[in-house]
Amino acid sequence: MNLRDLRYLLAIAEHGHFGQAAEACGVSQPTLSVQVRKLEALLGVTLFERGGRGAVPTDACQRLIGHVRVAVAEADAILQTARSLRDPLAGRFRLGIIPTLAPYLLPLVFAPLREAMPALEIEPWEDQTASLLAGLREHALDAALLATEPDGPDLDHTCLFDEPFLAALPPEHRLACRDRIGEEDLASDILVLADGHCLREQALAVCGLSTALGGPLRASSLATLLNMVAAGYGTTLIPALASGPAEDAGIVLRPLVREASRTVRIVWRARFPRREAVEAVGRIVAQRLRGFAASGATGSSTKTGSSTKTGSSTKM
Amino acid sequence: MNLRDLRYLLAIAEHGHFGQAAEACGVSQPTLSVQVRKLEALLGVTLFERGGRGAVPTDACQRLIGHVRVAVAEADAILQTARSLRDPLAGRFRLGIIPTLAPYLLPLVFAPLREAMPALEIEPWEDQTASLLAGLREHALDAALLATEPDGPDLDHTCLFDEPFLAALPPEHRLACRDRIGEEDLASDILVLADGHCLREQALAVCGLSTALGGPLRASSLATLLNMVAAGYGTTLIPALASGPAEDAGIVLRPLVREASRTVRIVWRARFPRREAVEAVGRIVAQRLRGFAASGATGSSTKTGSSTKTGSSTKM
DNA sequence: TCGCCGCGATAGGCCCTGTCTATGCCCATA
DNA sequence: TATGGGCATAGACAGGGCCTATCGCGGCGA
Repeated sequence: MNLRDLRYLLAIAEHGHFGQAAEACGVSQPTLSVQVRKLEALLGVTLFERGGRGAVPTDACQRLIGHVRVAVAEADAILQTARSLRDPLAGRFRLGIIPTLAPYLLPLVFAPLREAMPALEIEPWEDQTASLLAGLREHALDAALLATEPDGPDLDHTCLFDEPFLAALPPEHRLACRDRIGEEDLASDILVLADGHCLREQALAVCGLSTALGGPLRASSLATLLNMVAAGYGTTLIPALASGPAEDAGIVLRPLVREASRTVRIVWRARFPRREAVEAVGRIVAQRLRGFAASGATGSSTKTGSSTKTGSSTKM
Repeated sequence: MNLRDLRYLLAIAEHGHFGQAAEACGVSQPTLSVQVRKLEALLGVTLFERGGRGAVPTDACQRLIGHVRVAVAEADAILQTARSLRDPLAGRFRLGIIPTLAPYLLPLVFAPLREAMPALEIEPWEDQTASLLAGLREHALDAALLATEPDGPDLDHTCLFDEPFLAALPPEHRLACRDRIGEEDLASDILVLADGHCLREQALAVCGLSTALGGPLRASSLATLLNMVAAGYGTTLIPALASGPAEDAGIVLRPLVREASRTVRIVWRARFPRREAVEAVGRIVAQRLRGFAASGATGSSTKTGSSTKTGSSTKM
């Protein structure tokens, strides 16, 4: 059975006339005769009573025609819906973001994204790197903003911008008087995040500490960490986008001597079909952050720049 | 767009695997690859993200698949419904019957019809000959039981049985003492039905009277006519099937000298597709009435016997 | 690290079938 | 009886669906 034949059926039922229905369908009259006859043979039911004055639907046809109408209408709905789905910069876009980035980046880029792509419904999803990668691989996410280079050939990525690390000190800290802080000087009393946060590993590495170390504190969020520093429990490294809230908390921020940084990337499945959406999101984020970091953001060098000059893009 | 392609789409979405879906659909895997690709081109939307471990429906596919399911389900419903409509001895059967026949014939044949064809939903419709013929021609009726021969080549008919006329007399009538009544003897005080009833013309013709005559009374129903006769207002001719109610009303019934009768036929549109249903209904009615009339019923002589030996089948 | 395996895509050929034009048949009408 | 409208039929052609065979690619185990 064919949708085309069902459309023929509807046209004939509507016009009560093979010839007029054929014209309405844009085919010749014999075409309708043949096709309807085949449909009747398939169904085992006579659909029209042909007479001298056109064709009249039979009782059986009347009973079937409701289903026919619905089937054809749904087929049209498929075409219609597909048309609206055709724009890759429209529809749902599930974007994963790591917790040390989301609260500080999202307020900066959400409005520009909305303005540039009003039809793209971005659904942010905040979780740690490993969960986001798993979410990508099981199609729960369309893309993710990470600060590490993803593994495996099934994922592609583009570097968006470099985000410098800053030393975060209590105002009364002995290092607070310096203009720049040496990375190793923080090692003695550094506080870090809980396992799973990429920032934990990166901060420790920058200070030359082993991953296993880092003191007894395992802060579950950057906000907690900042509050601990503000309360004088120690120092930490924060990504530059978090500097606003840090200063609000009364923390002293200082640039690092070797200007360590992390590279923020957008990551997606290599086979994800809406590549345009990914690239547009990445482009707009990079644009908004351009000039933010000293090293600047490149923004569109897919599969390049796996390690920047600062070497902070440690794999997790 | 093709229903087959939509079934392919559903199979792939269900199995998450082109090969398994192909097997389920009974086609080869390349067939699905090609057809889905064409469907994607038609819709302008990527439906599946092909990966190393099968195929995953895209977001767009998820949005479309509801419509696809409905369309395919409706197509199946068409096939399913058609299967149940395939039996010509099932479904609605609108049967017109003239008023001088319906009240007396229906009680006799309804049970046998039901027993023989339990799936045939016979909807009786009582009206005068002209209305029934019009109803047939505008497809409001499927068949009709008439006592006249229909005109025009668009209608076919079969003679079912001959129904003798009987003289109906008040008990105190001067002719009541005779065993048989001469048709012309009724002419003096005969009462007849209103215009439009074929029995009116037939009764007048049998008595040798012009159609224009027949006295001032125009009874609107045979029951009224019988009550008028019973009350002594005159005589009339009744069809034999009405003899029971007539006798119940205290009327004297007598056979006619020339055994005038009318022929009951089943009439249908020559192009009506459910010929079997018509023939079965006619056969069962004839069977039930077999031996009822002295002359007997033939029951299946289509387009023959347009005039019986009694010559009572006057055209209207 | 190499080769195998699973999965989807591609190529080429066959056959079905949908469509056309031309024509026939039937019926209604003038 | 002739004519015209309406659907069915016939024959031919083209497009498309399906097949088998093969390729390309990525994953995985030896």
